Amino acid sequence: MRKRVGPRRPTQVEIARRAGVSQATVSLVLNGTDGVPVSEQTRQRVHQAIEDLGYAVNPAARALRGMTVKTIGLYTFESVFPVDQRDFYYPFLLGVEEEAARLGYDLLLFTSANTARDGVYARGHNALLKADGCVLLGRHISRDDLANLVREDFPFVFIGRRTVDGAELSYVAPDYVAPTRGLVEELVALGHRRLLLLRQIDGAEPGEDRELGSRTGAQAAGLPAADLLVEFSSGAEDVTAERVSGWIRAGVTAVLVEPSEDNATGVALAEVTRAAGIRIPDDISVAFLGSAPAPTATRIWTSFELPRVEMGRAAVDLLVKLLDGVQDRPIQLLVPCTDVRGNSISRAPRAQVTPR
Amino acid sequence: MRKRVGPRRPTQVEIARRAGVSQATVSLVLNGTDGVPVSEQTRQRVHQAIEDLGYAVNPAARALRGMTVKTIGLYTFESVFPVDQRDFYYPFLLGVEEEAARLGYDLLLFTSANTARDGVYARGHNALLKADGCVLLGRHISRDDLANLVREDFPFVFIGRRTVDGAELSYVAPDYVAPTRGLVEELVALGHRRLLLLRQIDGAEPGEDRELGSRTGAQAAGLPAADLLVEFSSGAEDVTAERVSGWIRAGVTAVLVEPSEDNATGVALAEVTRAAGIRIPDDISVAFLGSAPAPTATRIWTSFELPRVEMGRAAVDLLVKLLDGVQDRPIQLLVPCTDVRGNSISRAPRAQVTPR
DNA sequence: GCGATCAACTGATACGTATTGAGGCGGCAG
DNA sequence: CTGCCGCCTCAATACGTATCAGTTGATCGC
Repeated sequence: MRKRVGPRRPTQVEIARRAGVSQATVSLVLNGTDGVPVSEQTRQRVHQAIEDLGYAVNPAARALRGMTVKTIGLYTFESVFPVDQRDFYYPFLLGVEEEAARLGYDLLLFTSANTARDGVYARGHNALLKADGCVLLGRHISRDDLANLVREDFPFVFIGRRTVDGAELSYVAPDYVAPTRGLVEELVALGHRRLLLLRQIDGAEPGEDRELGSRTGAQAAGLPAADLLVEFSSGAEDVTAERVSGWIRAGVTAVLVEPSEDNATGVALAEVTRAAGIRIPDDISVAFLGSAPAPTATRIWTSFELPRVEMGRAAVDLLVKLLDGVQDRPIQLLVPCTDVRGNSISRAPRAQVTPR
Repeated sequence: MRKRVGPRRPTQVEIARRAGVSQATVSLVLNGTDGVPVSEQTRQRVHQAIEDLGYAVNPAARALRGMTVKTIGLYTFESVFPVDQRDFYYPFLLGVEEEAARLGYDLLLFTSANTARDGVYARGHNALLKADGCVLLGRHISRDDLANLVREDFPFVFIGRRTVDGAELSYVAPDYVAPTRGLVEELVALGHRRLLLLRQIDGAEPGEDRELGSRTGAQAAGLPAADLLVEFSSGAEDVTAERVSGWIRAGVTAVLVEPSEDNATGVALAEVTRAAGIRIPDDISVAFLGSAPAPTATRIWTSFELPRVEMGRAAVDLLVKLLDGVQDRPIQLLVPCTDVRGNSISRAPRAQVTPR
């Protein structure tokens, strides 16, 4: 927070002096005059003075007057750059960046506060205020932070679905419910009679959506609610061969996995089954309710992809609409996912005794 | 540039009112008091009021007072995100981002103006002013823009080497001279007697450095200046089979290629020689004076890599030193490259008639 | 000929903060 | 009682801009 030194930059006052007009007139020439007329001659003189002195508008002063500064903040609740998550987040960034550029906005990355320990309100102040509005991204967002932002009436758009009690917020989220439902119906049609949904432990809305989709699908397909098991995973370490074997012994023939950013659960599952000689999909079908681990020569995971670049673009579009007042209330956008037809699910193995 | 609406955020004045003190005291409590004493009790009350009202400092007002806002700008003269250049620029970004985060700075990407048509001074104002200082990146930078920035005394660090007449600027650049020189000496030692340097057409400093290194190396190795040919390439389209054959007929046995960001020249060269049945390195040795195209199963290009992540970090470090006044004059940093020992150069083919 | 309209401009003000010289107050030496 | 000092707090000001309510002349209608 040191003070800048060095030769000061010319201000509108100096332009005015040189052009023989008032500072107000300079401002009028620079911005739309909004009805106030300025003669062509004056306009010329002002522009000449600007040229001569190399004037550049001071964004801080502008912002202080309450104007927007054409800057969109991008706040990621997890670090964007670690390599393991790079491929997950990069497409979002790409979309955000492209659309921001297209609309003439600069992009402010909040890198100084994006660790878990700090929040939006780190250091006692809302770092986001440096931008006109903000795109928020990340699974481990603090619900308190979101609520505060809503309360402060700070314009933002969340990428992903998130709800906060008593507050309406804008988001762009993938529709997980519909494709999950479809997948469950398909599995039941393939003869599966006992399914397992493996959720992430964080209890966030995307997980709820998957569960909702699963239940709806089960109901539509006539599968008893008791035959849709739900378990939780906190990452790679608690997916063990014993656990998977337990599922199979319990009559589970298909597993629906909710992916995490690094897809540790999915990778672990693939590893564990391979090591234990459990064949996919012969012994057990596996599908990812979202992004799957990278395909290999022999394995394409059945899953669905979210249109991440487009989501980034849509988030920026929405945010700019909020900033411009074109959209005056929070709004939620659901975008469809695309199915990935893989080879990790198949007809259920020969009928087994389903323990009651 | 619309005006923000909605409920206003609390200001220091309101904090002061609630705490029963003056606005000045609030400011003193928030920032270092610089010798001015504030009683512990007052401090408590102010903090309580801040807590109660959810106060957040207004960055614009701060900036207007001439304070820094802990924001580093990143201006790329080419678009960063096209996939073909992604791998080239990404490591720089990585380094810049990491170091900025470490030092508590946010990162402002100037996406709105980074097309060739606009410059730093697009729209009549210096967009960079939104940040405390700036890291500049890209080959096709406008020298005028740089000169203007120096004249304005705007703090910036260029990644890459760039000189401007009569102005000293800070940069972090790879040392191309030394490894180029080494490579030329090595080639001569391998029996090559006529070398070709294929420069990018832009005539930028990195190209000059490569030529300087080549000439120095040739001289040191005792190669006549006339046997170091220099040609220019503007990209992929002017690297043709005829041209390469011409080189060989002219007695050239080794080509030193100055890479571009997308390495179009290099890719074209590989393609053209393959199609024409010209073997590398048997018929002609090829080395890249910088980053080479991606290695394949059979081909590792002899080249040298610049430590791009570290350069990004170093640029931010340097910039912050300039901002903090630790470093008060422009300074230039040269960083060493690392050799990549590939299989694209070898002993010169059997002696040929070298036409005079 | 006189109020009314209009074009062209300006003075004044507010935005929210950091800084500084000055002021209030209690105590203490002379 | 006077003068002084140390401790704490405050009023005032500047930063550069956008905006709005005037203030000029000049033109116009009747």
